[in-house]
Parts: sequence; C-alpha cells; structure tokens
Amino acid sequence: MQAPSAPTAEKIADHLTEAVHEHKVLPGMKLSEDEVGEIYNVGRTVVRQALRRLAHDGLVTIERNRGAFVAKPTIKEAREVFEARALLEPRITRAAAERATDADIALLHRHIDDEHAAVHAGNSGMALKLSGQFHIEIARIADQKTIETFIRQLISRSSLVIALYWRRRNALCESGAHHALVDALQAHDGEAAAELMKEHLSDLVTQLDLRDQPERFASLKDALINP
Amino acid sequence: MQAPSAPTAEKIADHLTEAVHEHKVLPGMKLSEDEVGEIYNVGRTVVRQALRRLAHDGLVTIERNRGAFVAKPTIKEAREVFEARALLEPRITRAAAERATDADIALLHRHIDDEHAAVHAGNSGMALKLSGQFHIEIARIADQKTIETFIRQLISRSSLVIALYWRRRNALCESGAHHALVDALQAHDGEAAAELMKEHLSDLVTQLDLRDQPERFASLKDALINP
DNA sequence: AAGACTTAGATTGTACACAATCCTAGCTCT
DNA sequence: AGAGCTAGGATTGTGTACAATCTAAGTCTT
Repeated sequence: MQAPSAPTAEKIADHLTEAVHEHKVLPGMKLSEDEVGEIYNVGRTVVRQALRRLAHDGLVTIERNRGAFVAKPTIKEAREVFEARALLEPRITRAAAERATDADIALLHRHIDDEHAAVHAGNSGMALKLSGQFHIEIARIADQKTIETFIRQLISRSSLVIALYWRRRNALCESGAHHALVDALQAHDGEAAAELMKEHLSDLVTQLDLRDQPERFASLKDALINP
Repeated sequence: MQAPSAPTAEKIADHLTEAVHEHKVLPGMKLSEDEVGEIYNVGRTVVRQALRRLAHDGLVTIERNRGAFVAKPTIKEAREVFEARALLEPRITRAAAERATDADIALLHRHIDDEHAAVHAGNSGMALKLSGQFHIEIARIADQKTIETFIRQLISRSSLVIALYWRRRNALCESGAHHALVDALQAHDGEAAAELMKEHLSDLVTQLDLRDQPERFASLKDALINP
C-alpha cells in the first residue's frame, strides 16, 4: 500500500486528507516531517509543502519549532463550520438538482451502496469518508468549482469536528437522508432537494455535543492554554 | 519601503495580496522567485512558501518548471466568484447588522472617508483596495472566521476579475452603496442591510463585461491555448 | 525528596547546491 | 530566406547541511 516512487506534494496532502476523512488520523496527532517523509519515500521539502497546504485548509496547525499537528477545532469553530455548510450546501444542492444527469444519479446511488456496504462490514471510517464524498459529489454536479472548493474544506473540517464532538461513537448518520436527496435530484426538484439538505445538516448538528464547557481536552496544558 | 530584515512567508503573501488588491500587480504578470526574494531580502525557500499559498488562494497559477504567474480568471471563474459572493455576503451582512458596535460603525465610516479621499487624489488603486477591505470588514464584524476566510479569497479574486473585465477603467464603483449599507448596519436592520448588499453585488456584476468571446487576451498564444 | 537549573538530543527553519526542465538564440540545411 | 535542429543560458524542483529552538532527562542544591 506504500508508494514506491515519489508522489507529489499535492498527492500527499490529498492522501492525508482522505486519512482524516476516514478517522485514521485523529485531532491532536503529531505529523512529524521525517516520519511522513519516510512513509511516502520523499524528502522533507515536499512533506513541508503538503503540511503547509493542509494548514491552510484548516486541517493542521503548525506551531513554530514544534511541528505540525492535526487540528482540534474549538466548539466555536465547529459551530462556524456547520453554519457555513448550512449556508452553502442547500443552495448548491438546488443548482445540482437542475443539472444532474443520469450518470450523476447512478454515481450517487453507487456511493450510497458503498456506504451501506461499509457500514455492514463494520468499517465505520470508510463509511464516514464516503458520506463526506457524497456531499462533495453534489457540489461537483452543480459545476461551481469555487464553491466546491469551499465545501471540500468544510467537509474535511467536519470530519475533525465529528471526531471530537460526536455523541454516540457507534451510531453513524443514517443514509436515509442521502437516499431521499438523490430521489429529489433525480426528479430535478431543486426546492425539495435544498430543503432536504438543510434538514440533513440540521440533523447532523443535533448529533454533536457542542455545549460550552469542554471537558474532553487531552491534557491540562491544552485546557489552560488553548481556550 | 523595503523590508530591511527578513519577513515571514505569510507576511510576503499578505503583501503581495495587497498589491493585487491595489492593481499594482496585474493578471499574467510573472513572479520570479529570485526577483521576489531579492525584493524582500529573503531566500527562495520562503518565497516558494508564499507563492504556493497564493496559488492555493487562486491568486497565482504555478506552472511546473515555468514559474508563478498572477492568475487570469476565465469568464466562467469570474461568474462563479460573484455567484459565491452573492451567496455569502448578504447573509454575513445580516449577521453583521445584529452585532455591529459603535466602534465598528466608526471604523466603516473612516473606511468610506479614506476611499473618497483616494478617489479624489486620483489614486484608483488605493480606492479599489479600500473598497475590498470594506467588504472584509463587514465579514469580520459578523464574527464568523470561517466564512470571513472564504470572503477574503473571493475579494482577492474579484480584484483580478475587475482588472480583466471591468468596462470603464476610469469610473470606480460609487461608494454611495457603501454609505447606505453602513446606515442599515448602524440601525441594526439586518434585512435591509442584506438586501442592500445583494443589490450592490448585482450592480458590480453589471459593470463587468463577461460576454463569451474574450478578445482582450494579452497575446495570440494565450488566446489559442487558454480557452 | 522536591524543585530549579543545565545539558544533551531531537525536531524544525532556512539557505544553498545540484539536477531537471524549459526557453531562446544561433546554426545548418534545403 | 525560411524551417528545423542543436546548444547555451536561465529558471524551477528537490535533497541536504547547518543553525535555531524546543523537549526532556539528569544533576545539583536546599
């Protein structure tokens, strides 16, 4: 599963992003430059580029002379991420409903099937990743690259938020909502699709524990310095 | 005006972004690593970090083994930028209206005054930069860092779009719209502020020439390769 | 024995050197 | 003379070495 030859910085960043989506790497985890470089058979120069890109996406925080760590969004940031999603995704879903082709619908159905299969196989990380990619796919269908880029960032950060603040670790988001969404897209009913997406995101937020007093910090130091 | 000591990569990127906002650097201009490094008294390593960050913001395009150039958004990208702004800014303006303090209002008034002064002094670049910062300031007031970051990117890219597709180079956007906006913010009338912002952005788009056949390319080569 | 200080190790920040690639100019050939 | 080709120069891509900084273990003092 390793890369024998040297992948580019962009590839490494994308691969690490996927790992975040799958909850293979978790908030707070250290990303040593040497270590990452050894994994991908590449020098520190390239790793550095990848880490800086991830930092710019908000997935990683770089502390001077300390290194790169997977970001730990605060509760305020978590709320902002889902507010931004609530603002962007319903509108982009409406646009997607107008443009969705049969091929797009088929792809989304495959996505849902894969997600079900992953849940059935107990691979919750893969299920989570596919669930996120479903949202990205809708943005792609809408053919709005600029907003798609924003949504990609938001979904990546949502994975971190879920890792930190999800109530019941086992229970995954039921993909019934996704199924209903695809039906609305297939019917080219933009209004209904937008409404479904809005409710879906609303449901997601209620599954999070975003109360103000965070007692889930890893260490006392973080508790006293970060907030 | 030069930096005697070595500024950080982030500082350089911010400074170059400002230069884009002021139309001091224009789309298509080459950003040589050695040249930029010499300007800021810094090695190529740091310049490289800054340029990659700008590339990620969509302000610069990096072509492998060719170098970094100020981006030249296509007409499709230009439309997308303003569609995204039309989606984000009215909503963020509504939020800003609810939160704006007296100090915020005073700052916005100063911004408008500075903008008027710049127009009066014939410094259209400065006026354009201030006009963009006005929008960023509203996002800051709304206290939504995530969306503020998106709006920053969009306004930077808007500067490129304006450089490429503005109809009348001399006529600047009348800041009467900005003045009315501040009044609505001061009255904490979110609905009115959102509507004003929506109309303001709509007006901006009508000032652009986004017809499909672009005959304003710098060279024949670009005309045949890019589209 | 607990706390503060010192020193050694490890990790990141930056510059530099070399390799790879591209652009340009000059040359040759038809 | 014009088109194609080749060699030189210049610019970017990447690894590596050295400096700066942080972390942690070990020692000394009270």
